[in-house]
Amino acid sequence: MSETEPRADRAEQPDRPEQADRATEQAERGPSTRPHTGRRRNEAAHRAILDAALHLLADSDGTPVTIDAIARTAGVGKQTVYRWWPSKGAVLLDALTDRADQDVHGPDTGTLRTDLRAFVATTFDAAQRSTTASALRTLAREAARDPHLAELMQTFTATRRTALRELLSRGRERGELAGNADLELIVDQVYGVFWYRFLLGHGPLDPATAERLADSLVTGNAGD
Amino acid sequence: MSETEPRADRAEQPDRPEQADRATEQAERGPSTRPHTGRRRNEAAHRAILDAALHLLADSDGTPVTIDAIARTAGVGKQTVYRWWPSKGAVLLDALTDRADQDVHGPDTGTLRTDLRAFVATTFDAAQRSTTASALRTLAREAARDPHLAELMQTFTATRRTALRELLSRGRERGELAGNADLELIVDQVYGVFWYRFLLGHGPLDPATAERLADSLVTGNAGD
DNA sequence: TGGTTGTCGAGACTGCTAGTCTTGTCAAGC
DNA sequence: GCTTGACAAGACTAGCAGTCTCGACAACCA
Repeated sequence: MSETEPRADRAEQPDRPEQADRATEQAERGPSTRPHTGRRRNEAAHRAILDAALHLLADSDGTPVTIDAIARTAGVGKQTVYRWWPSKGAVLLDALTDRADQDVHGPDTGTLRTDLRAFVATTFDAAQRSTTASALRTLAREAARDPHLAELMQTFTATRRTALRELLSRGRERGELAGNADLELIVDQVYGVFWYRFLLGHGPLDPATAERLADSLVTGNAGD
Repeated sequence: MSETEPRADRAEQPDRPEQADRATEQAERGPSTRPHTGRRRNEAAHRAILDAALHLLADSDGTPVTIDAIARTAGVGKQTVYRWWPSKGAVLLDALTDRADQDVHGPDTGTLRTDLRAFVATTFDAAQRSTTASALRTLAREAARDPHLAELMQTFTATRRTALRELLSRGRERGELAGNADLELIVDQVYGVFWYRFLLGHGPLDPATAERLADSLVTGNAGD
């Protein structure tokens, strides 16, 4: 965002309420609320905040991202940030989900082993794309201190966990998993390894690892 | 620690350098250093700090423990804390390791499956003892922000990882694991699931889970 | 046109915390 | 008695989240 050019207010654009529902709920007390008066919300500022947050998340190498930095980078007052998001964590998560395609659907090749291999490999790969990785790491660190953000992140990851659980469930129905297999535990083995290695960085999260993990979950590691 | 009774200095006790090596290294420049003069270190204050830290860690329900609180609880000046430990994280970790018996040796029953079951069950159980659990959780949260503490924790957990790896290695030598089994990945599945569930608390870490996890690592989850 | 409402950028302000620095005290040894 | 270094107390700095205030200004209404 340039500092020489004054901010272009695009109030003539139609409102895009999908981003504002959390913040404007106190303004929507009932259906008989009087129509909006006053200056319209500046969509450009809104985008600039999300962009700045994502940019800083991606750049910061683990160092926490401050609200001051976001506001300054976006060329925006801090109050404008807090008008639309309840906390720093909410801004960060919104910035990240804004980028991520939220509709996760597991692959369905007809075989559990290949489905699982693909799912795990995709998960590992998506998280490590350079734009995302640093952002996700910073977000996880922030979530450790901010219970509100932790809760938001759990609903965010729940989508992916569900997709994996359904993939496993299909396999179990086909008899590829034991009838009493603990699907929740398998899900946690995948995401446990993922987060553990992702945050500590002591082991690889490459396609070969994904394949070994998927195979081990199905057939184990026993010798002949 | 009572505030009516003046602190009992026990300077006549021999120094116990195992706790002080980090802080006094600058005083041990060479073998020809002149002998110690000045007031002796107060061992009672040292213990009081560790006890206060452990007490606060155990009590705090996720809320961060402050240095001020530790010093006040111990009846000690903040500077006394920083004289002996380089950072807050170091105090917290020291307080926890002081309690934990560091010599971890995996069981050796002669069978991988039973060894692994026992190791996992013990790990789950030890971490969830009420005194330890809250402390460990708080410590992990602090480590998310404090790289120095994160490093200390990694060396702390390395002992346990090694014990598990050796347990697996013995099993592999007996042919109970495939010759090409990725031991490091198995270790990470155990500790990944552990930390994931321990920190998020969305699933159980009970003996039944330990048994299922251990079995799944050996023989997998495939149906008949 | 002028009044009301609500957003805007800017930045001062509060409250909290980690870590440093200062001060006056006191014990150990020379 | 002098030096050295630990001690408790607490002032102080710096960084950050979140709140509050201000003057400007845009949208809508009468």
